[in-house]
Amino acid sequence: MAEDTELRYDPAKIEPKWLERWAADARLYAAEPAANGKPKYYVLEMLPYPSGQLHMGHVRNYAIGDALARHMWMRGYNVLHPMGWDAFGLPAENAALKNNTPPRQWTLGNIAAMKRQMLRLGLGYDWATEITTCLPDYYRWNQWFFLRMLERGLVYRKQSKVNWCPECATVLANEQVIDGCCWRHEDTRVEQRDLEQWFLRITAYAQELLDGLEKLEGWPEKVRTMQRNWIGRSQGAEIDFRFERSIKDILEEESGVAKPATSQERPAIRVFTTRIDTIFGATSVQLAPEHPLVTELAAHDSGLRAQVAYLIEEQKKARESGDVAAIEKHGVPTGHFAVNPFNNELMPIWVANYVLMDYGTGAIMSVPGHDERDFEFAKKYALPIRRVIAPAHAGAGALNGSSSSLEPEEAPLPFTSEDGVLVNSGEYSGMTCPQAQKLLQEAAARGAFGEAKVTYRLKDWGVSRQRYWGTPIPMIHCERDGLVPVPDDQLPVVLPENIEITQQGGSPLARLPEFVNVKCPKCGEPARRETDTMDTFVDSSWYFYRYIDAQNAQAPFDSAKARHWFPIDQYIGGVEHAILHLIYSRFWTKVMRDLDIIANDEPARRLFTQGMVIKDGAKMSKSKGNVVSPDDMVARYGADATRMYALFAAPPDRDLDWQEDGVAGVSRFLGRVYRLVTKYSCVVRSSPPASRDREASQTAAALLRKLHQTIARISLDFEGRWHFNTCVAAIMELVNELQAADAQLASGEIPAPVVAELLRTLVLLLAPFAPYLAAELWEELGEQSAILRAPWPQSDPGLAKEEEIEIPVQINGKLATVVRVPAGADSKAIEAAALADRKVQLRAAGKTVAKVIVVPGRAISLVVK
RNA sequence: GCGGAAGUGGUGAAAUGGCAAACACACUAGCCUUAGGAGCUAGCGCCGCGAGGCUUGCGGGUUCGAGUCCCGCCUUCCGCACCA
Repeated sequence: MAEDTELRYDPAKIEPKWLERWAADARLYAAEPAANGKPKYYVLEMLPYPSGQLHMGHVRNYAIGDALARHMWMRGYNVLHPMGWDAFGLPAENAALKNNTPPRQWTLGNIAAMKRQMLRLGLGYDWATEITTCLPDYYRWNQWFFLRMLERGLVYRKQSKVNWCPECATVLANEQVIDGCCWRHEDTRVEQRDLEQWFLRITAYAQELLDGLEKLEGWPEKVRTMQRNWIGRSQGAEIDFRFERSIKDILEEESGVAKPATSQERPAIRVFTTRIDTIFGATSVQLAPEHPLVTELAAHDSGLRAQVAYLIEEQKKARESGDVAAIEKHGVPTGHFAVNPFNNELMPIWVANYVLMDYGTGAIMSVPGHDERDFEFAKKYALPIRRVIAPAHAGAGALNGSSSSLEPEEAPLPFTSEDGVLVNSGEYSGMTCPQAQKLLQEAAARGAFGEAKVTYRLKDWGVSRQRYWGTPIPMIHCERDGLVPVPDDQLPVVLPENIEITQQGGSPLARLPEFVNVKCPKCGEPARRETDTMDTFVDSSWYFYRYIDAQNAQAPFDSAKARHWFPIDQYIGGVEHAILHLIYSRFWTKVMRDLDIIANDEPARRLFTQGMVIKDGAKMSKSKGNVVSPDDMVARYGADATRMYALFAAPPDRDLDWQEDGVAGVSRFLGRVYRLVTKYSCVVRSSPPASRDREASQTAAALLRKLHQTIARISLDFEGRWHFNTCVAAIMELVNELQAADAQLASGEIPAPVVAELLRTLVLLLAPFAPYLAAELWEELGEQSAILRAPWPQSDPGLAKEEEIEIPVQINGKLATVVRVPAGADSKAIEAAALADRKVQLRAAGKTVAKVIVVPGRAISLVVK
């Protein structure tokens, strides 16, 4: 009876024991120097924000990465598997406000707590390379990179309309605005404000960021598409429309009443279009309400001024509501005219609320016949609608002069397809759209009134934040010398510790005289420090380079080490970073390459985005009350069961519905493994490593077959398919077979060397998924060394091969029966077996077999008539 | 509107174009007992007493053979969106 209690699987005993042993072995999870000759493997999971608590999403992310890392260690790779903390950010300031705890203290406390959780989960990180982005030895390199970018013209400052979250009391990057709301405050509308801001010129790399996506074959198509959309390249042309003042102005001037303001020469209006082939159909020019020409015209026209102010207000409201597409199109005529350079036609200039100043040139030519929006606008204001494109296919007859039932001219407007032929377009009539686009662009360039032009939706990255808990921007404002960079030897600009955090009145740093007041590095006169801090996405744009050389005090890292370890072999994280972090870090990598400190163009060769962890069909959240705490799970079922369930419940790329009964199930399974192995461990320990005698028993051969099939299945999945759910299922099948053979194991019918192979391999297969139990059972089997260094098992195809297989027999496409044949049976043998089958004979009775298709080892199909 | 992914039992899911539902959860019945969040046995897509028939969102197609490939829809989720 005492024996039974010994056999009980108790993770609460096993896991703390190994946790302690692993903690004492600093080299267990450490990467080796590059010179060791082993192939390198850099596996990286996205570093967490130290909120204080791991959530299930983290557990899933890290369970995937850790399984992979452990597998690669066992495969003999030199594995780099680091972890760190994305430790700057607003929550630390909010906590400071709420609890009166300094942000640094709050953050470091959270880090300690979460690190404990990670250790308890048995995650195999090399903590010697740990990085914490809020510490000066890390963020000084943010400042260093900022200055290098400044030198290369990649940093600039400008007044601009910015997204402002009233809740955060700071600016947000475009990427941080989601449906018009703050990415951290889902219910807080983002406002538009005008502020002087620091920008990083990510647009300088727009084309390369786009082109690079083609080569990132190891990245999910979804992420590549999202980035492509975000960069938003459109190819088109910019065309100048000459300005003609209004008839009223002309009359006034001629009558000498007054010299109208618009009589002076004005620059042409430059429009951007992707459809220059429709230019003969333009019937008006539309300007954004904030277009400089509008501002100027409105200055002399109080009526216009009021209306434009209203349009601006409408646009602002629409932006803030997040549903820009839904607002009603609305506009006002200026009374002035623009001249179409291709046919010298006069068309009215309007100001419209659907034209955006920050895209293209802020001015468009309106072609109602061939654009949905222009059509809607023209209908509303009774502007002319003209057809200049006819569908290419419907109206072949019309073009060659004969009549046809489907007149191209009848295709309903607006006709927006480019699959058409130009009509009513002067000498360009009859051309296809692409032909006309090319020729019209060339003509514009020759006439010096336009050119081909590529426009991107991607905007430069605004990195200024008016908050305290971030990297200080290393710049100084001097009355005499203007903007002066902090010299390298004065880095880091350290974030002061004693500070009062408030949510009002701009940056808390600005209220700290000892921080703000400095001497200008150039002239030595009193000057002011920049008080904006950097967006936290700066921290995470390059953190994975720092892991390889985390203690380096002379440089962000050693370039030689970077050449060895980069690119990252496998990056794993949530898809929510598809356009924020993942585009910024690609940009940063390209900048670093151009600074000549790395050799790779892209940070990561392969990217894996795991699905979300949900509960009862909804994302876990405090407000829904469906949050499952990892600590609870570990306390009840152990780290192994918690991790293994996270891998077993769904393939890693899909959303995972957390069901506690499932965790209990995995825990019971681990219990079965524990009892099985401990029951026969004495057989294994006393067994000499003799060659196995596979003829000894049928059951032994069957078990070895299953074992080697399982090895093959799991090894293959680690190659890239990563369906760890089926890997775990395969191990369960193996264990089920072993349990079913308990009588044969107990009786000694299975030779000891076979038992040894079965159990040792079972434990090895379990090691990436349930590291605690694997370590415990490895020791139980008499092994001294770390299982992490044991070689991953090899599948023996000879042993894995089935002796007899079942072949489905189809008759006229329907499954009729299944026949058993020897594994190597050829087509003839399979056909004979099928035709000899009673059910087949019954069905084919009185008919002739017209055709036989045999796929050896797979299936046989008979066609009978 | 553009782009991406998905749709299979009560549930999570499995299935290189070749026996749909492996593995597990839940459930049902039974056994065991040291009464445990334990263990063991059996059952568990639908219709049918059965033989058997039907079944992977819907409709077509390719094929000896389709959950899987192609075409057209529908639904759900995700991303982008007056981007000219």
